[in-house]
Amino acid sequence: MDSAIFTPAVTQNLREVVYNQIKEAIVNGLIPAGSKLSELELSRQFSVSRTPVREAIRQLAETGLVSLSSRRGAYVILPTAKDAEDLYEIRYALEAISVEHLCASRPEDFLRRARATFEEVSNEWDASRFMTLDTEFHADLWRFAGNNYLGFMLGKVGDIIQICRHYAIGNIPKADSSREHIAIIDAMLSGDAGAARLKLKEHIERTRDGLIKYISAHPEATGPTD
Amino acid sequence: MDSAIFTPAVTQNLREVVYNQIKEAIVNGLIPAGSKLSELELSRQFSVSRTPVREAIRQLAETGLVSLSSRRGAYVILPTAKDAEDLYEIRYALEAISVEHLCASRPEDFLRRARATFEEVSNEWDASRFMTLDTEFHADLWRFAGNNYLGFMLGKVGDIIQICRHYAIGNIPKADSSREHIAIIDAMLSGDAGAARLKLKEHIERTRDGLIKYISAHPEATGPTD
DNA sequence: TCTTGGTATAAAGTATGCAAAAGACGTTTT
DNA sequence: AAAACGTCTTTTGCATACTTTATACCAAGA
Repeated sequence: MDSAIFTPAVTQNLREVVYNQIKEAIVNGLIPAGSKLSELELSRQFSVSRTPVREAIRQLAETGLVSLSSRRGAYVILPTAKDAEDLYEIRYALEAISVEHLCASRPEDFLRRARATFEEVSNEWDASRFMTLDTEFHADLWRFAGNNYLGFMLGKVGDIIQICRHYAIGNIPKADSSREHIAIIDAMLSGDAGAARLKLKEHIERTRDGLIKYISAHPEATGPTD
Repeated sequence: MDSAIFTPAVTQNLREVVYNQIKEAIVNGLIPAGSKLSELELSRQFSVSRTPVREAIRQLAETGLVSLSSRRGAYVILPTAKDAEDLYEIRYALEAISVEHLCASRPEDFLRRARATFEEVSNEWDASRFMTLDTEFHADLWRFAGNNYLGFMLGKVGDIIQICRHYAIGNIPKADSSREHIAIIDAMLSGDAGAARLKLKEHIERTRDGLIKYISAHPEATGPTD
């Protein structure tokens, strides 16, 4: 029998489905920061029992997206400006690892392709498309870096940042962002780790500052901290 | 009424108790890497129903300590040498953040106290006491650094590293470790961020190499990766 | 009017039952 | 004897019933 016809048959269980959907909803702002996640309400919406919903919520709590309050329920976190600052600091440290690896390995095909994409898109002003590309680029960075845990860690940081970030849609000057991405890519292409780190730092700090300015201008109270 | 007499009254639920106990058991090697976590077996041992056990296991999966295999159960991960390498790389990047903060803020009281402790303990050869001090020192680093998410992140990395690490008890030359800690502290006391980073890097790399050498010498198969 | 105590209600925490899937093992067939 | 098949057992996934707790509401007293 040919061994390459079929891929392994996998079936998602309800917990996974519920987890992914709730997470997407939180990260995309459909469920606003600070709001309560009611087990009963959610289980009704998903047409499942409370069990998979509970498990999904516990899982979300472990990622940091949700804070549990004993016997009172689960709430989507409401990050402060300080949180954003701390998260971006960590994100820079982690992405710097990727960048350094890529300066050493220099996967030309990927780098040139990414560069072309950002050249092309710098004229475009579709915010959501730009955000997708931006997210993909940063994800590709760790994929090519070869550290199996970078994605795991950056995912956790990124999810929380994303909660704030979608507020800031439209605040991000996309052309700048493209130029910054290209600068990072060029530094990696020339193998100059120092320059690449610096460009990355500038890029992340600018993104951070834009976001923090936005959060500070919208002073919503801190969420229930258990 | 004075507002500073009492701290908030908290009551642990079964899930938390079970989670903490299982996690301790895994991290300390009482439950060996690669072994299966049976819901029924554990719920009998804890004298609770399967529900809190299930939730605890899901939580452990999210930390990365346990890998879930649909309909087949949960297994303690079995980290490879590559995993350890990747984790230590991340750990260095994160601890470097702490060290840099401490070089700027220089909390003399804490630093001098820690220095004295390691001076004193460098003659001592109680492995478990030394490991406790080491863990505490690294935890204090992020506590004083002021980044609220550093602890969260380092905790996840540290737990997984710890699974391998307790193997290596006795392999760690404690006097060296003390000397390295003191070197890091001295660099922070003098506010020399560059030197502190370097000393930290040396320390983490040496710890890493010792561990990797150990793992490589004990080639156990990789755990079920789902 | 403010405080205190009691009660009701809604929601989370826990236990348990049932269905379905995976793996073990024995039987049959070639 | 080896392979394939069917059955049985074990364990997970999910649903649901039951228990406990938090809190909102209301009434009574100071």
